[in-house]
Amino acid sequence: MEKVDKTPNHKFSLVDQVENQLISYFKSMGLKPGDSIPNELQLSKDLGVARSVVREALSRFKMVGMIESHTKRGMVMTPISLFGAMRDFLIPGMLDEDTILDLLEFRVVLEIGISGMVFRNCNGRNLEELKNIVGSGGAINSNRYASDSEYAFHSKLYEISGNNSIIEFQKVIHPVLEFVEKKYNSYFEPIQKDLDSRGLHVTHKDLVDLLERRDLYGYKQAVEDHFKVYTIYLNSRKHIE
Amino acid sequence: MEKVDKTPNHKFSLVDQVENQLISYFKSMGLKPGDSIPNELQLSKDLGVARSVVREALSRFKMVGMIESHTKRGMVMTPISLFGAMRDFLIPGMLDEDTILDLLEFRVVLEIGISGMVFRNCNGRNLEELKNIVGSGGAINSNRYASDSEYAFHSKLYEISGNNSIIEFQKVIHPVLEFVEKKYNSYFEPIQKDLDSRGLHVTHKDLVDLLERRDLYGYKQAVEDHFKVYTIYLNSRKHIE
DNA sequence: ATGCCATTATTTGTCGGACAAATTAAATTG
DNA sequence: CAATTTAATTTGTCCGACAAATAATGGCAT
Repeated sequence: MEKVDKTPNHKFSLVDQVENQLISYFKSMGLKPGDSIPNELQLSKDLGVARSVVREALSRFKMVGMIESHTKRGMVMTPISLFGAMRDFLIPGMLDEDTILDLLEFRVVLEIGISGMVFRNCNGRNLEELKNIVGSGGAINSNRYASDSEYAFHSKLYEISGNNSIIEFQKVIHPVLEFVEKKYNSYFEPIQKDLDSRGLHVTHKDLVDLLERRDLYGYKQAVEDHFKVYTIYLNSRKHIE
Repeated sequence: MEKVDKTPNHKFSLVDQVENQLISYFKSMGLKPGDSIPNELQLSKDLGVARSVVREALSRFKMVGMIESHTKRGMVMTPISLFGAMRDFLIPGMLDEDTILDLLEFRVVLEIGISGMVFRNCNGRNLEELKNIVGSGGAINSNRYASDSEYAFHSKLYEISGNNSIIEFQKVIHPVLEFVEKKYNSYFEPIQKDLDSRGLHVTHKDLVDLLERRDLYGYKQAVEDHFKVYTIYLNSRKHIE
């Protein structure tokens, strides 16, 4: 481990440099979960900085759950889950408009992408659970559901996909989606009304029916159509720019 | 801002508590990029902890680019990009096997999901660029490309999708995909051979041709088939468990 | 009064040392 | 040799100090 560059560096603080050095160290050593790393005093000596600087860098890795520390036992690498740490500090209001809409699109794309998996994995029990959610969920109008029911339904789809990273990802961006739903409601509303009037809306019940009928292509198409409100808005927005 | 609980708390360190308090504070104040937050001394007084504790918590937010600090000017909130910070500290070896394969599947799902967008957004210039990549890329065999060409091709697809969050996400998981490609190569190889022998492989060139012919459903299906190696392996793995 | 310059004050960044608490390692004792 | 006591190690927290950067202030000449 090399000593950090202590010449007045206007771009990176010592903590930043130590963070980078540690990442390099982790990589070069090929560390795996359970492996331990040198103690703080050792690191501060090796890197030539104060212990407080090392601690601030280590603190960063602790936030994302990359290392755990215990008194006297030292510090060990812990398995990270990509999105696990993100959930806590993601504040929708801190994202700029473009990013928020990109994430809305991301979500739509993802749900279209998993439709094949969902169809494959969907069994009788899953179908019953989906029906329950659709049944109990108070539909506000044709395609707008109470937020709880909406969330429950799509969560179940992610769950059926069986991919934990995708499930975690959904949990991360959920607050962002609620945020965008509120913020852009006035844009979505008229589009939805238009779709409704033309009988082009696809309800949760429609989706469940198609799953039950084992109509793969119908289901795939219906999933796309279910998100038409968003895709129409997103596309209109792109063509303006 | 409430003082932290200093009774010997075996679960959370003071730094962890301060981190949470700060997140609550950010949320409750509805802070937006550009807004400034109280200085370290003030925070440490308000929270009833040492400045070093506050600094370790703040350091965490600095890592993910949530706040920036300058001498005398204090600290200001900065716009975060969901995945921007992740890129640095994601080490494939630190992920467990299930997560790695989930991410491989995530990628496949995502690319299937964007196929509609890619098709819509693909214009003459994009097509030319794709052709160039396909032309120059040294195909190792029918469906295995030199890593560079492979990356370039799919990067271009993400780029055509025009969604920056998706592009960033791809950059984040790219090292994971390279990792999984190596690690599971012995599993992918025979599946690929089998697909080859049955003439079921879909090359990059095939995809470009379909884009050029404006065959939407053909393209969508081809994208799915292009990833068959992975989906076959992933499915076989699920049925075993 | 205004514009420029020197001085002061504030705030982050870094350093060093101190001690408590937890827990492992070692030593002592029956 | 087992059990218990003692010591040593390492993280977590606190405190105080100073440097560097930069904003705020005040004075001075025009």
